[in-house]
Order: sequence, then structure tokens, then C-alpha cells
Amino acid sequence: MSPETATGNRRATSLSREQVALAALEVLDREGLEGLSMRRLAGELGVGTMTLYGYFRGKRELLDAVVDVATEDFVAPEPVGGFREQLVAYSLASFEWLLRHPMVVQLRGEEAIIRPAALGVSERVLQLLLDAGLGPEEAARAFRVLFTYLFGSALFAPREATEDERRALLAAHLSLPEERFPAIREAAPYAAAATGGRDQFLYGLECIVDGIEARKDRYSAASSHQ
Amino acid sequence: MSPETATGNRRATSLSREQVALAALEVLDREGLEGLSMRRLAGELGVGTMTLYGYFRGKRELLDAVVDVATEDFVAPEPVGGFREQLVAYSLASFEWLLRHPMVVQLRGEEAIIRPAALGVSERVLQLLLDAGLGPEEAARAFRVLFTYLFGSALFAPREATEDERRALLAAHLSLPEERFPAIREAAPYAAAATGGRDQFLYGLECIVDGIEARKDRYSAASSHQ
DNA sequence: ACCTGAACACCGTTCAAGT
DNA sequence: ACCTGAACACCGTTCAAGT
Repeated sequence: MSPETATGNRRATSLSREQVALAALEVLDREGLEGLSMRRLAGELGVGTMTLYGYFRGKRELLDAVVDVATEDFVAPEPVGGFREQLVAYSLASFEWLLRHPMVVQLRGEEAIIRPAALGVSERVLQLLLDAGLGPEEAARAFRVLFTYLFGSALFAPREATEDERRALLAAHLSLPEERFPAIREAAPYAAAATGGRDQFLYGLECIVDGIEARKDRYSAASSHQ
Repeated sequence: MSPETATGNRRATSLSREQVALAALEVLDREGLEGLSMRRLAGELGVGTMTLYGYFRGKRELLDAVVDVATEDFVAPEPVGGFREQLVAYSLASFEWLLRHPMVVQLRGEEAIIRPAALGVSERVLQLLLDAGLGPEEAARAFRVLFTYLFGSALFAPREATEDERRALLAAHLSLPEERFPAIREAAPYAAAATGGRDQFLYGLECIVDGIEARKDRYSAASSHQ
């Protein structure tokens, strides 16, 4: 709360880029993208606003560094199991990581940020696809589909609805005229559970992996079972 | 450009909510979310900034109205063909609509906006899933997967890379050390084509529909061929 | 009633001045 | 060198005053 707690270095004669980025990440995780301003962060660190411009060219460069710092706490799963198990495990670990740092998703949406720190995971997943028998073109496309679904889920379907949201959604759906919206009304009791969260993410992920596997089998002449 | 062109009504004694929303949409389509400020929009309409607050409680309410207005130019495809063809046609039409109004995607990311205007499409897709034999719970989940992939694609993979971006991406990938990143290097020539656009969207969509169909067949006792 | 300028509490960043 | 206050050109919105 007070300037000292942020870094324990209130004199600020020797901040590092990493210290600044870590403090920014803390604010972002706590209060979201809107909560972070240069003025605010400087205050938190106990330095003048313009001091930050000695470490970073501007806010964008700072945010890039924050994404790098955030990437470091990605927890890679053990590489055990077959093609399918590993693909699911890596995707789920990525999903959970993005939920811990929602601003990475928002930043990726505003403008493409490709940070080298995440390359390790990309390499692993791409290798899985190639090993499974997909050609490099097919593998590149499949990889990108997984990436798009992952980020889409993290942004548009991060969590299950709260009890209040469930009630509101159900009420909204059931208030629709029966003749025009029979399908929405029929699915209404299940809509809330499908809005997001781990189970919903896994459901879609399994669909996509099914599709990838079907394609894989189509490409390797003989379709092997499992 | 000049105040008159926006609505042809520079005296502004009788603007309507819709006129204001349309003018806002025009600015958004032209210059993106960052380009729209209340002050700017008021200037474009030839009225004082605070006049807008007579039509909308605040910026958020204005943006909700803009999404409604934008929804009106969604072009629904003809409902011809089977389950698969129609699902693909509706998804593709939605993708193309979102690309025409990128701010809908950005707004949907910042906070959940569920606008009634889009309910017609939802009803149609949900009905397709139910007709195909999915139970209501399964249909709700499948629908949400399609929704998430659609919005994810519109935000994270809207278009193919430009020639410059292709070159930059290829160079970046090929500069990686061969021992640590063999898979990325192998897929590098195809990475650019997979970054986004219509073909990539369709590739992933087919994967997902494959997965949904597989589930459908699993639920209806006998798996029918096509 | 309807419209709006001034003011408030914010932004990111430039620039010139402090030590 | 390193740091920073004042200033500039912006925001969204409140409030009181104009007609």
C-alpha cells in the first residue's frame, strides 16, 4: 500500500527494469489494465512519474516487459502420455496461466505481441503435432487453431457464471417468445454452465483435437486406431 | 469531415439516438476504438460535448447502442444444405460481419455485451445443433465453443499476414537456434499463412465441426455415415 | 425543456530545469 | 548522469448556468 512495500527500496536510486515491471504486474493482476497508469505506478514505487521513462521508452515498452515477466510463472506440465493427453495438458496449463494474468490476453488483443519467452511452449506443441504425423503446413494451421481457441477462451469464456449471473441469464432466455426462440429456450437451463471455465474449455478443446486427429488419420494413408 | 456531412443536420435541434449511434459507428469503423471520444463525436455532429449526454447516460450506453446499430448489417446466409454446410455458412457470415466491425469484438472483450439484436443468429445455430441430434446440454456447449472460436478468430486471427509481416515472421523463426526449436523452424514456411484470415478460420471451423459431429454420433446410439 | 461552457479529476508524454 | 516538476494536449463526466 505505502510506497515502501512495493519494492522495499523507497530511495529509488537504483531500480531495475525488472523491478518496475514486477510492480506493474502486481498492479495489473490486482486491478486490471485500467488500473495501471504511469503516474499510479510511479507513486507505488515512491518515485516521480518521469523517472519511469528512464527505464522504458513509454507505456507500451513497459507492458511488453510485463508480459515477459508474467510469462515466467507458466507451469509446464510433465511431458507424459500420448499425443492427445499432452496436447490437452499443455493447452490446459496455458489456459490456467492466462487466467492468472488476464492482461496478457487483453494486450494480445489490442495489438499483436509475440514475446520470445513463450516460444518454448510453442515449440513443444508444434513438435507434438509433427510427431503425430501432420505435415508442417497442417501442423502450422492446427497450432494456430489451438492458439486462437486458447486466447478466445481466456478472453470470452474465462470462468463459469456466478449464481447471480446464472439466474439473470436463465431469466433473460426464458423471457423470449416461445415461437421465435424455441431452441434458445430449450437450451436455456444449460447455457449458464457453458459460458466458460475449465470444463467448457476442455469440451471445446476435445472437439478441436478430435478434428485434428481426423485430419491426421486422413493424411497418413492408413488410419491407425488410437 | 465538416460537421454537416455527418448527418446533414448541423443545427442539431433534433438528433436521434440512432443518428448519434450511426455517427459513432462511422468513426469507429474508420479509426477504431481509440479514435472515438465524446468530445470528438460531438464535434463531428456539430454539437456541444455535453449534448450527447442528453441522448445517452454515458459512453458505455452509447457503445451499447453502436453495437445494436452495427448488428443490423449482418448478412444471414440462405438456410440451404445440411447440418454441416449451414453451420459453416452461419459461422463464416458471422466472421465476415465481425471483420467489418472490429470494435464489436473489442467491446465484447472488455466486458460481456449480450445484445438482443444477435439473438436471431444464435437461435438458428442452436436449432441446427438440436436438429442434428445433440441434446440441449451438448448443444449449449457446442454453441459456446463455436462462439468462442468465432470471437477469438476475429480478434486474434482476423486476416492473413501482409507481405512485410510474412517476411518478418519467417526471418524471426529462422533466426532461432536449430537445436532448441526444430519444430518451429520446420513449420516456419507455413506459419504466415496460418496467422489468420478466411482460410485459416475455415480450417479450424472444420476441425470443431468434426468434433461436434463425432460427439453427435456418439450420443445417438447408431453412428450413421454422413 | 433543451443545450452547453467551465471545471474537476484524470491520462501519456515532452521539455527544461533541478541536483 | 540521473531524476523530476511543470506544462501540453488530451480524456469522461458533474454541475451550474445559459436560452
